Amino acid sequence: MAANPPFMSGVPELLILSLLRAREEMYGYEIVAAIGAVTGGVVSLKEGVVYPLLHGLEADGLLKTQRRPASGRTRVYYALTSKGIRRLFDLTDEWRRLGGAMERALAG
Amino acid sequence: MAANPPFMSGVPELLILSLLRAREEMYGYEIVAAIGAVTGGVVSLKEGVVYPLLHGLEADGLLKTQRRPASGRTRVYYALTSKGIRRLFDLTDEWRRLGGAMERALAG
DNA sequence: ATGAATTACCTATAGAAAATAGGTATAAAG
DNA sequence: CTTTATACCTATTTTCTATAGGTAATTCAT
Repeated sequence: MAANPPFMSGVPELLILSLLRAREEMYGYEIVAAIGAVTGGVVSLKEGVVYPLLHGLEADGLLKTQRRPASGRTRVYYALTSKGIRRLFDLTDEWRRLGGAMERALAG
Repeated sequence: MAANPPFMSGVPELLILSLLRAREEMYGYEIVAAIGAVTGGVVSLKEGVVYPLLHGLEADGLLKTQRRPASGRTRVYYALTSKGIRRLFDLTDEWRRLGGAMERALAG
């Protein structure tokens, strides 16, 4: 199990918001798996990272939830709020700004 | 004073190692200023971040130091060790791997 | 000449976030 | 029927960056 890169701060949040923009609605356990998938295994998060983050994002009004029974158990579905969408755009922007700056720094 | 992006973990270390590969030898105060410069102001670190990091990198054998008097006061010059160079390559690699994975995730 | 700003170093504490290591319960698969 | 997978959760630890100081010498402006 390859460890995550030492550049993880903010990455879980950005990935979650990005996934929810693409997929409209997801539940926590699904998000955990999807993060491994969309990053091609480069990022691998455990439930202990994802669940508290989801709770925090909901508390901040970036995500809204809906508990629905599915195949016997109850799932908690998350979706972006408009505030969450704005946050996604802002974070994406900052990520790219930093990426550009780092690329120039590493090249120079 | 624009705040740093919320994606800073590992970034100060990578920037310091990268600067020292380009410049051969630098002292702490110089590094603080150079980080602002090479990132075009995107990243701005205070001495309180840089100095403890330099001490840690030296303790880990990634940097070697040389105290030399310059214009009256004593400066502490830092340079990469071979271990530091390897670390720089590894971190650069991991940064780009993550960058690529994030770009694909944000696009998909 | 003197006071303020800059250079140059340092550390201790706080704060934020991911990583770890658990725990509960149901459903499916062997 | 026992194990594995699904699906949720939280408390604690670890690892950083961020903040907010402090010391001392030099340079710059008045």
